[in-house]
Amino acid sequence: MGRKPTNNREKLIETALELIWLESYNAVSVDDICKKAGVQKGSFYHYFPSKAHLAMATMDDCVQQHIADYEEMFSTDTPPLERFSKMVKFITQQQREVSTQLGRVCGCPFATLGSELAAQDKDIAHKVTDICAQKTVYYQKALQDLVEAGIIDKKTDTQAKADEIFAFIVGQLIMARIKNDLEYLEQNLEKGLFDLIGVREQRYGSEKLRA
Amino acid sequence: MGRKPTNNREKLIETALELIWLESYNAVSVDDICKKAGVQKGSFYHYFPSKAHLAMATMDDCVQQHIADYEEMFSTDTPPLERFSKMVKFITQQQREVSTQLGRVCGCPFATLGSELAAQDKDIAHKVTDICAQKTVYYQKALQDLVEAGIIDKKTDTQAKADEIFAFIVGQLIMARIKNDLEYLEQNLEKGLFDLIGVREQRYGSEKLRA
DNA sequence: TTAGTAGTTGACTGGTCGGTCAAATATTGT
DNA sequence: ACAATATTTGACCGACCAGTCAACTACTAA
Repeated sequence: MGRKPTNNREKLIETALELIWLESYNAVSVDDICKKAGVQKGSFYHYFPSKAHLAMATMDDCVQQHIADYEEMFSTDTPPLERFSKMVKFITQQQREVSTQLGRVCGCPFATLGSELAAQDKDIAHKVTDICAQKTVYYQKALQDLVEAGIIDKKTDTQAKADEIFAFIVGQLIMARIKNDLEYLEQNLEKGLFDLIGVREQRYGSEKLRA
Repeated sequence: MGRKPTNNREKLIETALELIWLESYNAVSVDDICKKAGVQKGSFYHYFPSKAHLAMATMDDCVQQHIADYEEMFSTDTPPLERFSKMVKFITQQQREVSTQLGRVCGCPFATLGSELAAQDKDIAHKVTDICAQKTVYYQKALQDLVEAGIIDKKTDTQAKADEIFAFIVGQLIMARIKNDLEYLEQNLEKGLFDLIGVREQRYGSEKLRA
């Protein structure tokens, strides 16, 4: 029963991601999204009870795409340090792609949205918090593996360290967005990350990755 | 000549800082600001040609207040490591104050505004970039002093390292804002900062500060 | 065939947005 | 007293906002 299935819901989510990531939540109107997606406003509200719900659905969609990538990058088959190197490559590559596609460096969509709506929409803020926490789990596991491998200090508080790493990445992405500067990321992200982990003196980076 | 001087301009700037820092630029209307400041809309546009100009003036005002603090914290009279400790204390203290005053953790006003308006208003984005660069100068000088004192590696790229430190702090503040969590800051900021500097093994922190 | 349902359409609402304006008012120098 | 200037007032503007709605369309199951 019902009507021929269309992909209007997906088109709205896709368009919302582009527009909101590029500009900001409050700067983009429902009309903007509908117009660019080629969907009527009535259809919008058939699929989403509110603009905020679209934003939530957009985040869900975005997370789902990321999970597979992170599962692979942080697979236990990969040596723990290399996991972080892979992630750095992934992030810079993704930022490069989005930058050419949307015309500017956009940074982390979750942090940007979360920061903007922290006080305005508690549901969204909470969802962003969850998504961030989810990612630190990967870091923490890798850090534990580093401890077990004797590469970093046994006394390392891996939970706190994982939070620090996450905050550092978020900060780099926010600054790259503000400056609209990719080089900034490419120059500082990996180095700072490994300083934070505490393997400053060791060899790391792409040469090692090939081994 | 003219009329009795009032502090309406200052009231508008003060109110704008509060509202925009708490919520966001696009979530706060000129009417909101006028209403809370007790100033008529016509007066608003007597002092500021646009909402964006108010935001710029607000940033200028905020920066001016900070400069004195940073000059003191990063005075060459203070040992370089202690400068960073002082700054950590300053940031957490400031966040605590604003948090009780405005009812939630607000993070860094420049990064929040810059991230939101990066694509929307180039003037504001540029100003934020300048302000950020300004702060890294303090870090860089302190890092150079650390190099000269033999506390950190002579080969340290102090410019890059200063950028990393700044990004880390911004990231911590963004996350504290999103999570609305002060403890997060108090637990991770100092530790991560000194990891980044590369003095993980040394004594630092408040005990040392008293000496 | 028909009843029910999923999806579409686009005009419409009330409220809010950033910004304008002409007139009123208070202050100063002369 | 008076002209010049700085500031205030609040009504007003067209555009846009998120969200609504009743009519319409295309599909399926019975």
